[in-house]
This record gives sequence, C-alpha cells and structure tokens, in this order.
Amino acid sequence: MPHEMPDPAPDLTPPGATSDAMLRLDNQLCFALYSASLAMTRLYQPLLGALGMTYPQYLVMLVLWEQDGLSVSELGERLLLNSGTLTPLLKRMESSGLVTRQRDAHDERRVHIALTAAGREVKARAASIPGCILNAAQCPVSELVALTRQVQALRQRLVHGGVA
Amino acid sequence: MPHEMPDPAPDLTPPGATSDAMLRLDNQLCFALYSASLAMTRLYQPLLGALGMTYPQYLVMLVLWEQDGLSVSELGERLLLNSGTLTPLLKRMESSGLVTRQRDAHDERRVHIALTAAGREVKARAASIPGCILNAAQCPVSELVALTRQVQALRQRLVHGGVA
DNA sequence: AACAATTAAATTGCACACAATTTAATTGCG
DNA sequence: CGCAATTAAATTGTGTGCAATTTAATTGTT
Repeated sequence: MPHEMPDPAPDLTPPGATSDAMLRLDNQLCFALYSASLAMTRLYQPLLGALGMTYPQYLVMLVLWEQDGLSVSELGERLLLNSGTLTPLLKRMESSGLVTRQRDAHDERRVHIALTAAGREVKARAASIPGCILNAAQCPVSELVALTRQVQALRQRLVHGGVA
Repeated sequence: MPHEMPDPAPDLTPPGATSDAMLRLDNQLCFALYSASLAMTRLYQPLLGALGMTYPQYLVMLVLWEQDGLSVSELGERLLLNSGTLTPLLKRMESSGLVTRQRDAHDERRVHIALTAAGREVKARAASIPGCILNAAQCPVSELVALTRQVQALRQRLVHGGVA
C-alpha cells in the first residue's frame, strides 16, 4: 500500500485526491445541495401552510402566476418534473381550489392547468414570502443572485451531459 | 395602479424590486437548489442502483464509511434528517444487508447502526462514483469546491436563523 | 382508409421527507 | 425512593419523486 498524504485540507479533492477524501460527506457538493434544498423547504413550509399549499405546489403556482394555462407536460418542462409527480400533485391542487384541470378540446391527450380566481388571489398574499426567505438567508442579495446563477449553470450541465 | 418599471433585469431583485420580479421562477434560489438537487439525484441513481442502494442510503453510507457505529439520532444530526425518515430507510438498508441495527445495551432507547462486511466492501466499488459525478459536472474542480462551500454556508444560515 | 409509431397523461409500485403523535427508557429533583 | 420531565425511536398520515407501464389520442405512411 502506497504511503498516502494524511488528507491535509478539507476541500473537494484536486485531481490526485485520495478516494477517502472524495467520499467525505463534507466534500460532497451533492449533499450540500440536497441538505440546503431540504432546509429551504422547511423554511417555506410554515409560510406556505398559511396559504394552503405545499412547497412543490408553490413552485407550480410560481409558473402559473407568470403564464397561466399550461399543459401538464409544459409545467413539467419548466419544473423538471414528470407526470408521475405532477398528476397527483395537480389533482390535490384542484381539490384545494387553486387550479382547474381541463382536457384540451383539440387534443384530448392534453390537460390544461389554469388558475382559479382563488389561485390568482393568493399571489398577493405570497408577495411577502421572498422577502422572508431573503431575510432568513442573511447575506447580501448580490451573493444570492450570484449563487443562484451558479447553481442554475450547474443544473444545466447535470441535466444534459449525464454520466457519459 | 402605479406606473411600474417593466422589470428590466432578470436578477434576484434588489431592495426596490417589484413583487412580480421576486416571484419569478428563474430568480428563485430555492428552485435552483431544488431542481439541481433532483438533477444530481437522477445522475447518481444508475450508479448507485448497480451497488444496490438509493441516493439517501448512499448518504448514510458516506457517514458510516467515515465513522462506523452511530445511533439513529447521530446519523440524523449529520444528515439533517429526522427519525421519521431514517427509521424506515435504515430498516430497508438492514434488509438489503448493508447495515445492522442493534439496541444499545446501556440505553435501550438508542439503536446503533453499524456497517456489515458487505457494507464496508461496497466502499471500494463506490470509489469511482465521485469521479463520474465530477465528470458530469464538466467544470473546474476549484469552482465546485467554491460552490460547495457557498451552499454549505447558505444551509448553515437557513438551518439556524429561521423565518424570524 | 388502415395501421404502426408516436405522444400525453395517468397509473402502479417503491422510496423518501416530515409533522405530529406514541411508546418506551432514562434522568433529575425533591 | 418516586414520579414528572426529558430523551430516543418508532409510528401514522400526507405529500412528493420517479421508473416503468398502461391507456388513450394523434400522426405519419402507405
């Protein structure tokens, strides 16, 4: 067995890094994203609960508030979620009165999702949420903007590319 | 209705930003994290499936490979997951032969999770995974290191702080 | 027109996440 | 010692995520 360096720095492993260092939890970008995303969801939960929606439902609302009347697959493209996730989620949103689901008259395969009056009205009540989250993040907005762009760019490379 | 600016720049909304701009999906750090984390999970899935584990199970293994023999709550502290998530997950890992679950002799409330021989041996086969992911991310390692640290710092602020 | 190929949702089955509650064990305090 | 308070897991119930399959509608080709 070769004489290895004692894993000096706690970082994400340069080219010649040991396998041990690469498997360290603190060095894993994947875990940072995973745990930060869950922490973010937990932060939203009480705010969204007061508006009668869950966090993934809120993401659907963000899309519809920008552009109302999309099909399930169009929503899926924007949110990167498939029908197995969206179909039951949208049915719950229909039950709770946020959206309507209507078959397309010209293409019966498609289902149009549209905001109800209640769904449109919730937007005003949700307007304060981004500020709450911004406040909880407790750091300069410019940093959050930069971080958002970096994470978006990473996602872009992960979604395409693949494991090759 | 006031005469609003037409949302000039697609960014994360400076102090005086419109509520509309703040609710735009592309401006939401939360969605960037959420979708990037899911994309990451999808990338790991085929690699981990070949080793007989899921992505959250892999995170448990990362912890145990560093330090074997932790209680459920200690695992929960490292992974930021609660017993409602971990208990069934660990039972599945026990069924598939990766770990053992043993009540603590001195404190019967505690359950010790330890790697099986098979669980320890999988580490060698998992050694190639970080490289695959690194490859899929297709960007300089130094950037990934920096991004990891930033996301970790954000998570830290989110976990504490709260919505206040 | 007929029919294979394609497309869009829905369904199925499995595995997370987590709030809230429950059960059981331990600790602390008078 | 005795018992309330605390702690650790497990359980319950709801809501995602997603691969794989199914169902139904549409398109393309002959």
